[in-house]
Amino acid sequence: MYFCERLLTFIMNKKETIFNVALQLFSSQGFDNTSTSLIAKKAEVSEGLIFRHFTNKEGLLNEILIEGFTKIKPYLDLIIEENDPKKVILLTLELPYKIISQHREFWKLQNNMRLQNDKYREDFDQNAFFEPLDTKVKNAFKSLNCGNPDVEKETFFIFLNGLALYILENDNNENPVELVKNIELKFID
Amino acid sequence: MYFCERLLTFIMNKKETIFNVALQLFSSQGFDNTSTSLIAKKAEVSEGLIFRHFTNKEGLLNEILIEGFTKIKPYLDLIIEENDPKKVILLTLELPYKIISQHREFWKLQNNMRLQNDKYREDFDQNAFFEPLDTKVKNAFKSLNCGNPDVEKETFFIFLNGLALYILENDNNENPVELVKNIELKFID
DNA sequence: ATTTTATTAGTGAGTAATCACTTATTTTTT
DNA sequence: AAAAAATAAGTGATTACTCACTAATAAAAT
Repeated sequence: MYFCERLLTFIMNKKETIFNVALQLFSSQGFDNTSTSLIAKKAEVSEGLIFRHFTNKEGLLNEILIEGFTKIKPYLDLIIEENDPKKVILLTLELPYKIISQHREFWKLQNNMRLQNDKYREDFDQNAFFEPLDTKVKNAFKSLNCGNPDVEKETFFIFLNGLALYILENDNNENPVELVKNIELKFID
Repeated sequence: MYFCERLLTFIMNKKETIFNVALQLFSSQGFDNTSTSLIAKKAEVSEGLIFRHFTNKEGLLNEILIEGFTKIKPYLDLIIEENDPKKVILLTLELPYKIISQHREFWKLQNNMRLQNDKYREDFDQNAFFEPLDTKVKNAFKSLNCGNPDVEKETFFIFLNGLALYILENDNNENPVELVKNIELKFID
């Protein structure tokens, strides 16, 4: 554990160590319940260094969230570029596992912040972030001659959020292929 | 605002006032981010009274959660008693709106606790609480001659969780009948 | 190339404010 | 008068954050 942090510090710089320790702590025990002193202790740096690099606790959170969204953006772009409507639906269905299996801690953190913190919802508007995918999926359903593409799209995203929650709660990084297949059948015939 | 609390205290006793103020604060700004001094201030009681009635901050949280689950239990029992498998599915689909429209603050609180707090997950095992409904729904799908009732049930609950999240995020208490109808079609033909 | 000058990275000991919680005392109810 | 309910005034511990300072690195000047 502590050996691990020491190793991290050796190959990363201390700022990165703080960043990673904070991400781990924020996502596992919550932002409010994580003190800067604990972050410093686990990262094996002085507490003051946190504030030198990130101004304040919230600044540290913001950097973590911004990097997270930046890393996830390409997953969305890949779908936006797809032209086959059926493939758009299929790729979007695979999105939750793809994102969470590789960015679990970030996703858990942003999920908790979104549900709990009002100020966060202003700073990071998830609707705005997913809007391009939203319209892409809607148009896909339109192309597939779906009865009411708007309702179908909304239903689809409700499903997607449920699926993301399911994957988030199963700590093992297992791909729920069977479930995704079953969902698939309900949206594409 | 403060007039309201004063009115509450007049018709309720002070313990109930503390209870309600804490529920409101815990659900809107999080348990960790809510201090006992703020609860006391908003409830217009002395801070010590909180500890007299609820032992400690966690005791207050527990009473809130236990009452919440107790109030929600009858909603589940109603479905358990139902024998028509189709009706079981339909009633379960209506569950999220029924619960959240009437117990929004509690549901938001328990949702956040479940996602964030490990100790909470031990004390209040949501899986155990919903287990009777879980098997009831599984048997319903079995009765309806569904291909794989287990997968269908799991898919159904993923949907249900997504739906609950959707209703929770739309602060207006509007019944999403159109969406529920659309989901319905995907599970019953 | 070597010295001087800035800049950045990092520390450890503080700060006031706030935290959950306690104790002693007073008010209210029975 | 006794018991219960409520308050006011505390407690030590912890909080996010600042401060004065040093060590290391980079840039500029000689």
